[in-house]
Amino acid sequence: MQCKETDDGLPLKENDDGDKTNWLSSVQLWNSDFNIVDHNKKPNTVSELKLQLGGSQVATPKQIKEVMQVDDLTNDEVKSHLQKYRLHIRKLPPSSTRNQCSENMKSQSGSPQCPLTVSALAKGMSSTGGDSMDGEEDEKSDGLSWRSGVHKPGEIECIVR
DNA sequence: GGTGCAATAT
DNA sequence: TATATTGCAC
Repeated sequence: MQCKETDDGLPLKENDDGDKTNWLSSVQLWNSDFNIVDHNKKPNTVSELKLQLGGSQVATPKQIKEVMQVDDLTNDEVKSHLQKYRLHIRKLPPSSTRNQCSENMKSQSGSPQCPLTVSALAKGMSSTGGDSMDGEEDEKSDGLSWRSGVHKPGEIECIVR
């Protein structure tokens, strides 16, 4: 397993209130989550955040706003951004987004992101070939289970090799 | 009223 | 294209 253990490498962003542009900076960058971890952040503040909200997939705009302690934002705003966030997370599941996929997959076309192939491979591509996206694992991946504390049994993590 | 999705506008 | 805003349905 030369794969990285976790996925997101939250760079930690200081979320200060101000204009939406500011808070957006945190979310827009897909830091994985709103790292509004202020005060003495513990080793797993982000995880807590995720547990707190139950995952971006089930987090409610209002709660997010509350947690973010931003009163400049409205539910609609958070809602919209949350939508975007979900979309991205749903399509490009966080995982071993390591290198290797660049030079390797170069043969195809310009398909970066190997997680896609990986997912399809791992899943065996359902039957109808398509990339119908089962959404099952994807959702679970960053939805309920998430890797907050315990590791999931068998996931499409390091099958990239 | 709140939330999710989709369409639309910038 | 991506992001923001708005509308509509649940």
